[in-house]
Order: sequence, then C-alpha cells, then structure tokens
Amino acid sequence: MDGQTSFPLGPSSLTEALYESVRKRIVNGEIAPGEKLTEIRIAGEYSVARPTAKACLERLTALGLLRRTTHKTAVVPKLDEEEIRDLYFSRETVERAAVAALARTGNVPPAAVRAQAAMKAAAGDAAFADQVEADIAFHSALVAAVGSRRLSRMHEVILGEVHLTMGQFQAHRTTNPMNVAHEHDDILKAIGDGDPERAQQCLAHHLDQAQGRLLGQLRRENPRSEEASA
Amino acid sequence: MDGQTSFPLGPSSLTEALYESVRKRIVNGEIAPGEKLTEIRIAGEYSVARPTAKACLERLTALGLLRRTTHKTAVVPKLDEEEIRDLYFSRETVERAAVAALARTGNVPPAAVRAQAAMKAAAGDAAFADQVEADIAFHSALVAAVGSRRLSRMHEVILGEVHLTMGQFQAHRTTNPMNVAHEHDDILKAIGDGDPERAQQCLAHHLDQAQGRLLGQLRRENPRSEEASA
DNA sequence: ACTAGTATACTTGTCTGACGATTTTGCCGA
DNA sequence: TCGGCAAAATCGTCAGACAAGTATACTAGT
Repeated sequence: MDGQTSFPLGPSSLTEALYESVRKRIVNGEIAPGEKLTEIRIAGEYSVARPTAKACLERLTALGLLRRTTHKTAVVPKLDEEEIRDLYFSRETVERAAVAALARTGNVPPAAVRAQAAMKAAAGDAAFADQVEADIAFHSALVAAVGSRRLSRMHEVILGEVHLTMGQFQAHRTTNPMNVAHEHDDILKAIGDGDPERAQQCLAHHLDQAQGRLLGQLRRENPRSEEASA
Repeated sequence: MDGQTSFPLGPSSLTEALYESVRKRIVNGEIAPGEKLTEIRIAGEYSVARPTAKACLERLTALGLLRRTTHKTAVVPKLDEEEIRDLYFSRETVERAAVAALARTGNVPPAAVRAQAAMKAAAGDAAFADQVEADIAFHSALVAAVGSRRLSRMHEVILGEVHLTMGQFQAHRTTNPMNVAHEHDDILKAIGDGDPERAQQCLAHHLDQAQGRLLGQLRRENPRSEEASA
C-alpha cells in the first residue's frame, strides 16, 4: 500500500530478456508448432552464447512451452485432443479454487475489472492478439487476487500453455468476443454476490465453452483420426 | 520381479544425478534452512564444473526448494506460518481435485494401497525418513492415478516443499503415525465407495491435521512473533 | 529393387578458463 | 561512533573445446 515499493521490473538480465522474447514468439505462434529450436539457432539469432540459449530453452521446456528429450532438438509442441482436455482439467482445478476463495470474501479484484474493460474495448477491432492478451490478463488477475503465491505459480504455467494453443489455431476467430466478455461478467457478478457455488458454475461453463471451441477447431483441421503432422 | 529387467534408470546424466543428490540433501534436512549454497561450493563438493552446479541450483530454485535473487547466493528457505498456510491451501486445491476425480470412477489406485502398507510397516520403527517417504508416496500415488500429467506436475512441486518442511522440523515425531495411516484409509474407503464429497472431506481433515502439527511445531520453536532468523 | 549395416554430420552434455558487474564485508578516516 | 570507500566474494555471461549420442545418408548384400 505504501506507494514507494520500487518495482525493480524490466528484464534486468540478458537471460531474462532473451527468455521473454522467445516466449512471446512461441505463444504468439510466430514459431510454428513442430518447428525445431536448436541452441545454436537461438544463440545465432540473438547473438548470445550457447549456454545462455541453452538456459533459455531449458526454462521454456520446464514450462511446457517446448518439448525435448536428451540429445534431441527442442520443438514447439502441438497439443492433441487428449492434452487439451488435460490442460483444461488442470486449469479448471486451479481457477475453481480461485473464484471460490474470492466469492467467499466477496472481493471483486479491480485488476480483473480493468482487464474486462480492455477486452470490450478490443472486441470490435481486428486486434486479435489484444483480445487474447486481455483474456489472459483477466484470468490471471482472478487467480492473483487470491494472494497465494503457489496458486499463481501453478496457474502461470497452465496459462502459458493455454496462450500457446490460442495463438496456434486462433480459436477466438470462430466466436464473438462479446460472448466471452459476458461470461466473464457473470463470473465477476457471482463473486461480488458472495456466491461461491454459482461462481464456480459460471467459470466451469466458461472454460467448457473455450475448450469446446478449441476442440472444434482441432477436429476441423484434422477431420480423420490423427495424421498429418510434419 | 524377474531378476533381469535391468531398469536402465538411475540418473542418466550427470546433471540429473547432481540435482537428485542435492535435492535429497535439502528435503531431508541435511542442509539446514538458512544455509547458503554457493555455486562454487556445490561444484567443489561434487567435483563438477560451475555451470553444472549453476543449472542444478536454478532447477531447485524453480521448484521452491531454494530461494535466491540476482547476484545473491541461494539459501534453503525456512517457511513461516503464512507460507505454510499458502502451501497447504495449494496442496488441498490439487489433492481435492484428485480424490474427487478418483471417487467419481471409484478407482482405488493400487500404488496408494502399497504405500499404505509400507507406511504401516514402518510405523513402529525409528525409521522416520521411511515414514515420510511412504506418506509422500501415498499422496503422490493418489494424484498420479488421475492420469493428468499437468496435475501431477503441479503436485510434484507442492510436495517438494511439503517434504522440505517435514524434513526440517520433524513434525511427525509429535504424533502417532498410525493416526495418519487411518486417515489415509478413510480417504481410500471413500474413494472406493464412489463418494466424492466424503473423500474430499476426509482429505481436507487429513491435511488440516498435518498443517496443524506443522504450525504447532513452528510456534513452539518461535514462541514470540517472528524473529530469530539468521 | 529392397533391406541392413555402417559412416558421417549434427546436436547436445559437459568442462575449462576467463572477464565484467554487483553485492557484501571490512577497514579507515572524519 | 558513524559514514564512505576499497577489497573480497559471488554471480552473470562469454568463448572455445571435446566427448557422446542421435539422425540421416550412403553403401553393400541378398
């Protein structure tokens, strides 16, 4: 609350900046799924040493934004149906706990409200990335408001992969962003009313919708079972 | 059980072996909380290069088993009351989802049953570390049986910190391990009966007991508010 | 023509050594 | 006694190198 806390932000170190840059490129789909990311390539593109690039890839691997096994090149993963279900199951687990906790105190996080405003503002525009950004910010604010460092840390990992899938096949295109905004509003309202049950139901419905859009898009791309990878 | 399968396991790489060794030393309390772990020390103790030790410390930091900020040496954290509450809140979130999912299918994980047997076997002995090991294995098996890779990943991080606190002030000493075993049995029974509600209640009670023991021990060590760190 | 085995190139794992930056510690002077 | 400055310790990053493993291409045999 003291207005002096001196946020030391801004990627202080080189590794941090590198990590953030590569991370953004992956989640925004600039690096296609299946694409290989060798340490040498990263080192060359950014003019850093290979150990630095290595550390970066290892961090991204730990977050699930890259897959790699020993002595093999890291690749950007393409989540299949099973993994998307797993992702959304985990996501629902974390966010359910968050909204329930918030509803018990009736505390509507201001940051979430702000993210909602940003989302509605970007709804009409063609700025697709901004919509995704606002959506992520909304859910992130929800969890952050609980005040649990560990819950936020878990959620951050989950949201990273969510962001990845949204960036890859841009599922939001297939739906009206205002629908999403309204579902968000419902969640906030239930929280403000101090109704944990309804808040969880609204959230579950919202995530179910999102997962459905993702799976629909996936099936549209791969009409028959699984093939067509490389 | 056939004597030939020759599980090729065991840390394939040097980094892996190093990481596992240091990890064990931390969670077992061999490295006291507050103790400093410099890269050079690790490199010297294990006769590895500093970059290798560095990678090891970074992994442990990411898991919450070490704390460090830029240009400062890593230290083993000592969790205060607030952090223990946060830890157990997160833990309950994950494990609630797990037991509920298991109860819905009525699927009692065999690995959890085995861990229970191991726990009861070690109950009488002075083998405290074995009891902790079995306890961890039980909860780990519960979550693993859900089959969600991401849920297990989150849980692994949480359990790492739980293991850390249990190793530090050995809270189990203050209670009868059979009580813990009985609480575990209650959870398994509720799962077998296909009763998600009761399974969650039993789990919540079990975790509450464990957290209570931890906090009691903490208050006993620090009778007055917070001080006495270094 | 097709399969199998081998050899080469690529990538990663690890090490050695080094330099700059930052934090901490300790000393000295006011 | 206290504040500031210098020295030591530690971390961040880099460069270069070698070993080990994997994947691919090529050759030989059936």
